[in-house]
Amino acid sequence: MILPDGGERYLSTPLFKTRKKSGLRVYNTLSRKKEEFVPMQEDRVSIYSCGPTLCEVIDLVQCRRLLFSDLIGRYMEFKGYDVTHIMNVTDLDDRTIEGAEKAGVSLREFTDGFYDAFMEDLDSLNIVRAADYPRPSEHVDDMISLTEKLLEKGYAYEKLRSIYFDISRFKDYGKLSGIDLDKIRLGKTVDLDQYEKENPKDFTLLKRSTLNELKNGIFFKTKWGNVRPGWHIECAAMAMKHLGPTHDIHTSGVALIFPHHENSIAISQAITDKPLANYWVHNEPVMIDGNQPSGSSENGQLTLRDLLDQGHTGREVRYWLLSRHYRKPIFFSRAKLSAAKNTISHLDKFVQKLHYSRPGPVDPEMDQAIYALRQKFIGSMDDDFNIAAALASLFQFTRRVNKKIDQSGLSSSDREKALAALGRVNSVLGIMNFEPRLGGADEAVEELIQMREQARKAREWDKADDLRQKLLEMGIEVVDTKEGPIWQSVGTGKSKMINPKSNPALRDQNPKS
RNA sequence: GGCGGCAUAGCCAAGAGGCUAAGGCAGCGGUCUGCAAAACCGUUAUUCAUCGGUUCGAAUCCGAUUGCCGCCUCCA
Repeated sequence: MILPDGGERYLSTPLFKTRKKSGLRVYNTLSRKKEEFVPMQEDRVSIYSCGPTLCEVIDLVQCRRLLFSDLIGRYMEFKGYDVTHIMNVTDLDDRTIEGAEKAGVSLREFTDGFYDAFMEDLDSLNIVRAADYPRPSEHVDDMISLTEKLLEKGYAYEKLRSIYFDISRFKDYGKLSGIDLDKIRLGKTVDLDQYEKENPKDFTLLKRSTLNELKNGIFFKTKWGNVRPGWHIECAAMAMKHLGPTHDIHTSGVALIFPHHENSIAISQAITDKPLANYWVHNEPVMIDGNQPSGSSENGQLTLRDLLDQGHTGREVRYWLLSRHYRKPIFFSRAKLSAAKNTISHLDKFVQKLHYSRPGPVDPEMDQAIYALRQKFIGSMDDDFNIAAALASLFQFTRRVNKKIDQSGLSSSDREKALAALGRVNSVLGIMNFEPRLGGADEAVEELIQMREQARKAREWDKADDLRQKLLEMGIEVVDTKEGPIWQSVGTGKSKMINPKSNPALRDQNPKS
């Protein structure tokens, strides 16, 4: 379909609101194939993703998972869906209980601290907030009533005051992971002595509280005794509570396919007879090679905060983790983060150039360039979130527009169009910075830049270079352009054009467009 | 032992039977610049781990080989 106006009118109207067919194809772990994405409701999408356990700050593996679910949510919004994204945060399991005990604080106090840290980390990564971050500790009643239903239906049994799920009763068990129950290695990674199941392959729904847990008030009174829930029923209960018996997309890392998602499916489907989710989407992890220095988390994982402490920005981490297709593993290296930094810096400079380029004639090819960007971006993302190809469309666009700016400047209408198009793309990517300037807090910087300009005019090159170096030490990189110097804060990517010649107020004098 | 994945330029990474093998980073030559940087122009894979096979045609399909990696029960 070729639009006579190059697609321009779509920029000012709600872009995809009227589109019924999603056009999106998603790789479903359940079928091991790419499937046409069709949500249950025409214009709504429900997403459930597994969040972190509130016992440590997030590491890179979790970052990638979080960024991927963010990408899905953002792209669904971009396509005009009303998105409900629910992400659980685990605050009631072995690790949080143990952590709280070690720290000598209540479970709630302990997990609250990590919850706040998690929210900060989400902001660092520019992740759009989910609709809700439910906690298992606030859904125990739901878990207990689910367990009752499972017992009634014969899917669960009690043994020594713990309740287990009997997987032999659930015929679809193993469908998601493709696992052959007869061939798994029992006892390899689980201490069988700790449980008294009828079949070691069964999993725990409600677990008899230990003495320590009883002492710390971590137990829930039931007719079977004092218990606390197991991990699998937590997710199943919260997903059903917040999104109903079935939601559209369930996403997390591949490591959770078995047994966690398999068990969540077993629980919910045994009760409702309906699939827990229609699309199961799993991303590959981040690999950290053993030679790399280990991170600060308890198990030596590299955390987001480690990287921030080392001077990397959340944007760099975001771009890096997003830039590879989600179904392929990413290998960590510092070199990749600095490559990401350079790429982002180029994008920032391009945006500033767009803001402050000299006036020029209307570019007859701008509409075409925007149309190409849009088509290729959407086409790529629709193909199972092929983000590398989608990014290529962005870079092709920047090159095209850059060239034009250098050749003949930019008309104000073209500038607005280009910024709007980039804004649309960035609503999905979340990696660009559009701020045309900083607030007044940086007068010192401005003064130094002006001093340098005066030195340059006076041909005092040594002085000018000293000032440039001084600014760089302050984290300010000065870039001279035909339109005057712009500067960029190296750390934050914020930037501003100084030269009055290209003051935005003068833009209106651009040729008629 | 079982199941699954991956191998494309100096590095990263798309492409999944047929338009000159996207794009990013780094490099090199040129334009611009007081010098830089950025930007722009040009350039960097006759070839996609290896060996066979199917086909008019293969990086893409099949088989074998090599090398990496993930999962296989309460750790997210």
